[in-house]
Amino acid sequence: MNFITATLKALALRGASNRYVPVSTRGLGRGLGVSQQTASNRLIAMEASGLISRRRGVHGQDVMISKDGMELLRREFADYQRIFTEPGAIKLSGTVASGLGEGQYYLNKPGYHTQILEKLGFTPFNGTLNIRVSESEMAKLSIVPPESRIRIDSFRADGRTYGEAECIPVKINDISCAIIMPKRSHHTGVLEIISANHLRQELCLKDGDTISVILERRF
Amino acid sequence: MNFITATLKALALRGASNRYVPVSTRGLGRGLGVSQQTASNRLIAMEASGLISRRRGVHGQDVMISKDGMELLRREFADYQRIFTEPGAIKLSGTVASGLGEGQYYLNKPGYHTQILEKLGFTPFNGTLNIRVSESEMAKLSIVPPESRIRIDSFRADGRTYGEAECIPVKINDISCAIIMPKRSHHTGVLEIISANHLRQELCLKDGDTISVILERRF
DNA sequence: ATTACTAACAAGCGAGTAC
DNA sequence: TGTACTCGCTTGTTAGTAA
Repeated sequence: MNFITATLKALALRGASNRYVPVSTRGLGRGLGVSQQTASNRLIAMEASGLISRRRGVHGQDVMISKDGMELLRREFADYQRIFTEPGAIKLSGTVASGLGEGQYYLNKPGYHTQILEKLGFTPFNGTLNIRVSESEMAKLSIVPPESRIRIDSFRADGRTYGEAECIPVKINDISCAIIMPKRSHHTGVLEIISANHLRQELCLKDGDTISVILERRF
Repeated sequence: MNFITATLKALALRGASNRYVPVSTRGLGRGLGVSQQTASNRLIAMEASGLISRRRGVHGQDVMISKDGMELLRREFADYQRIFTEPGAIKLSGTVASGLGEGQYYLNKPGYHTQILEKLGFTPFNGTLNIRVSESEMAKLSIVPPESRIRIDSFRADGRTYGEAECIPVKINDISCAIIMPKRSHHTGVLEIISANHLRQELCLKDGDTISVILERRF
């Protein structure tokens, strides 16, 4: 019965969590990497255990996950939430990169400076530590929901508008700092870190050194 | 290879996501509902696939999930987030109950009244619909993170303090309304619903009718 | 107390096929 | 197009046991 959660999950992703959706055993099998026959078997077994209910027609069937089935998925989800909400559970690795990022520029503007002190609780060192990370490492940040990100508002000064940015609190070698990302900019494969300290000096870092950034909190 | 995610998840829940943790094959097997031998086999197979790394001692072993292993879990988690973030994915069922809840009392106070209009976007009907739900249905609300709940602040009036409350936007038969819960109160097994409409009349409800509440948004 | 081997067994899979 | 049988075979599990 080890296949049950995987199959339920596939059905839920097809929308079967709250309504009947048309499901073909061939298509379901393809999605799960198993044969049409296996998909059929699984649906039969899961219907027998009361995890799904089915409506059979001549040209196919509709499937909906039952209350019990959803309860099972809900418990799975709760487990994953525990795993990824645990502090330090998510780590991004990359290499120290040189060059000034956009973030550096921001730190000189009082409008950002004071917001960082207010919202992150530290006066930022005047410079960012840049970390080159792969696409897959960067993708880990998508786990952090918008509500858990700290928003640095836009403001006007010197006759122009400075755009908003987003911060995510992290730790590097147990030093509290934060990722800062301009809201309207493409991902360049470089993370910019702000901190009260001169991280490069404090941690004796040089370009190319491998380094890990640990997310502090989520949800 | 269907056992892999379940086993990785069990290891992650034991803290193996970011450090080596002592794991006994007997204990792991018990947690997974399999034999000691099976747990041993799984660890061997997962080490061979590079999903975990192990340090063997004489009296046991330490296990840590690898980068690849965590990536696999992260993708699982992303799937579950999609499932449970989909509007309408979570449904609480219960029966209509009579009697005045605490919520009713609040609605008469202008302090709450205006906050509800401001934060939920409707002027509440002067009364709550009470729905008796089981413990397990109530537990579903724990999926809604604090940031997604709408906070009704406490305020002072008539020489006393009115405590804060929390709202969760929901739909009942496609009518937008909200669960309201006093912050400092025990769960009584009754959900209180506020709405712009007189729900009981609008939906022709009487005590004991079965009814479903659908969560509108999360995260 | 551990882990992990071997060997017998069971569960799950899928090709072929019927409907 | 569909679903779901049978049945041979593979994969995963476990008891017994060694280290």
